[in-house]
Amino acid sequence: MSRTLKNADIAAAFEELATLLELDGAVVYRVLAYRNAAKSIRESGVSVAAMAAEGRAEELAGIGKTIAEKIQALVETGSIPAAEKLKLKIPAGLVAVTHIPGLGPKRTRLLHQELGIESLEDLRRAAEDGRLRDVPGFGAKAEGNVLAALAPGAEDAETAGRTGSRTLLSHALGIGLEVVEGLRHHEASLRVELAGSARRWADTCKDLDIVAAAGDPGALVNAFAALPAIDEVTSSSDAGARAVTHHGIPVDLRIVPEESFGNLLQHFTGSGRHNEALRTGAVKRGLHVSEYGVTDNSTGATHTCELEEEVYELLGFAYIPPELREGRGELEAARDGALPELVSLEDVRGDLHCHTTASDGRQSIVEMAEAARDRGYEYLAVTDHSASHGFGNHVSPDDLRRQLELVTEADEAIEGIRVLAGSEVNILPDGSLDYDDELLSELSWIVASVHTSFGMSEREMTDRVVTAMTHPLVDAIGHPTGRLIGRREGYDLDVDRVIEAAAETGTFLEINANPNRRDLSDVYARAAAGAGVTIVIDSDAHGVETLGNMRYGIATGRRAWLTAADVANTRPWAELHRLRKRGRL
DNA sequence: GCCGTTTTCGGCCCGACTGTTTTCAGTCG
Repeated sequence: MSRTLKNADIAAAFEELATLLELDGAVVYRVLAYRNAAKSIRESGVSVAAMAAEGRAEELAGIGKTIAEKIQALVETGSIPAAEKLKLKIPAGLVAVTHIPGLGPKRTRLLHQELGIESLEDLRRAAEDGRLRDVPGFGAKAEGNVLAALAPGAEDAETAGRTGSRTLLSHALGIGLEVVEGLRHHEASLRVELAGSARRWADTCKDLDIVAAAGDPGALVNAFAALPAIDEVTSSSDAGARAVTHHGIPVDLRIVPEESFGNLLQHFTGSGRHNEALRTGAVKRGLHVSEYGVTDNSTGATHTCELEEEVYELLGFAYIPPELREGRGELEAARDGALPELVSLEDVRGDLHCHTTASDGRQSIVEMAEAARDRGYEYLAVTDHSASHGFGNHVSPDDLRRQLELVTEADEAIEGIRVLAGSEVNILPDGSLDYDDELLSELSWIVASVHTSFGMSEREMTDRVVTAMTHPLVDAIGHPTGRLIGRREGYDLDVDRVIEAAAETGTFLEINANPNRRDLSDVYARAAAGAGVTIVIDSDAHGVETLGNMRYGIATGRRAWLTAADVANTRPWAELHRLRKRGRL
């Protein structure tokens, strides 16, 4: 194949195979095994195609001999024979039917058998004709639901539940915390916390999970329904409520007695994979874990936990920070006392990527430097775009020389922070930079990034980035994959090779903290740090307020299991300098 | 189909909710 299959491509193929098997009536645990494998593949920080080529795919959790062979077939031939065979048997349109709310694989299969339904169109006609209610287990309500889901204007069932329905964390977090604050102010509330993927600082959230303990649950549910952010409550009881915000984000509120609040918080922080693994381990030891407590099967006694920490302690684990709870080996590490001391916002001593009015930023050097100092930073690198930025506001070589003087003036004028003259230099298609070396050598910090010619082949793009890394003055690669979360995949890049080259050349790789980017991602950053690459976490701020985006970068670093030692800008500038390639010369 | 602080065979997380049911399977998170 001309193009190496990405982990996402391989994962999608196994997701599809799982659904086909499901519709074929396969044993649920087989289906589950394929779904599990798909998740493992998607979350791998190294190329699974490359692992398969080396016969090492079975090293991934949830991948055994059979699935490893299927990966190999997929990589070599472009398809999985078992999936091709099933596609001849299962109508292609049936997969879309399983996306209708309330219609899972079992019920879809039944409709196929009883009414010969093969597509959404068949389903709509059957519902309109009143034939659906003839099928055992289906009634008037089911017919109504189908028609509502397929009505013009309703969300396309084909796309429902996919990436489009996820909300960027920075957006979700604001709304979630507003709801939490609203509930905390209510007299009935004893404890209220934001849980779910937002608490784990995931890139995006499908919904918001809010957990509470309350003296009068009914009163708190009423208060929840009356919050300004809440548009419509779809169901409610004393155990909680489900609603949708005006932004269209689903919100789940769950309420338990205060003595079980720790169990509830643990349960709804998830992730699903983390909880499954936690409970599977507990079952083997005769314990039963739920959001209400931990029950000892031999005595029937249930231990409730007011604090989340107690849940982990009770099960024999060190406390696991929410960012790590993704089922990526954190339970084993917590059991063995091998959890990393995660990097935190307080560890950050400086920001090495920001923009000013010299390019496309909104504030001056002085304003940015003062704001950085007020955040407690020891240094700030001013890294405006370079000569060929192409979106206007580029900085010509002469402009950069003037900028150098302005930075020096600012550095002298402002007490309490070191201002560094830098640049975010474009990596041209051939891997060269768009300032000459003489001018570059006058800069204190250089981050090199790709901003143009995204359509290059994987080979060309990887060569381009690797070439830039061999430049002795390039300190870091900015937003290395070029992804925009939910909007744009990164360009075709062999990240394994980039990581290898970064380790070899001593080039840092950036976690760009812009919440739309978070690039490197958590899985790639973990792989990079594991390969000995030094990570730099930068805000890429275009104004004083976005300096605060650093927290999203730190969150990505934490999700990547990074310690302060893995991150360059947790060090004083002099120490950081000795770590980079030009400091090693 | 995967996996092993009990296992190489026989298990595989948990509870709420829904709609359809006279006791529960399927779906969902």
